[in-house]
Amino acid sequence: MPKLRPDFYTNHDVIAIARLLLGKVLYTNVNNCIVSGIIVETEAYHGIEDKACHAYGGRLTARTQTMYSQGGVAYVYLCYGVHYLLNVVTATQGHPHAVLIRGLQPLSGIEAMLERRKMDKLQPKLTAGPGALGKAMGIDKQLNGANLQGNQIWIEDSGMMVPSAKIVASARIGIAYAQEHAALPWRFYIKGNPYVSKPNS
DNA sequence: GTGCGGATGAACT
DNA sequence: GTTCATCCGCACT
Repeated sequence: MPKLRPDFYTNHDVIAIARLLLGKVLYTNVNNCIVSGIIVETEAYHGIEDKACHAYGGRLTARTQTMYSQGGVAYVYLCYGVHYLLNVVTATQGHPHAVLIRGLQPLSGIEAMLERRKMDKLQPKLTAGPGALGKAMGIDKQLNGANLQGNQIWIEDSGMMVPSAKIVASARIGIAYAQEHAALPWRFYIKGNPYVSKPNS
């Protein structure tokens, strides 16, 4: 299967990219161990004008600078001091848009994922939720800024077309502090898929 | 320098 | 439903 090409990521419509990433296949190669899964849930973060975005108002810090990169790299950050969350940086350099990957349906390397999560059998909670899938995929700070054309982390087009009737748009999770931006329907998921994070409704 | 809260998940009552 | 793990950026002293 072909990797998504650089121009997929440099599009300025981060909302459209968040939708298009559903059904694509995310790979990581960490410690010589390749694992993969189908992306089933995403959220769009819309740059400096989005109060929920880390780069809101043009904030530029050691943490957020990755988001200002040219689209097509990974933005990984530590949440609550405990979980590494994976984002895909989009748009062109200087435009800090990103898509958070929130849910993944495991495809290959399931044994390795189970080991990382210290689980003994496949259950949805293995990779449902951004912190859970980050851990299962072996994602940590090392992958922050990694190019998605490289051999550590990348996304392929499976050719699988998700019918729009199966795509649900809803409010993003865990961003109540973003006030009027909290209700924007910028979370997308595949209807009925068990690897969508919790409420799954 | 200090204090606080966050794009969460697991283990409790 | 509640608590806690435990790091980093940021608004204050």
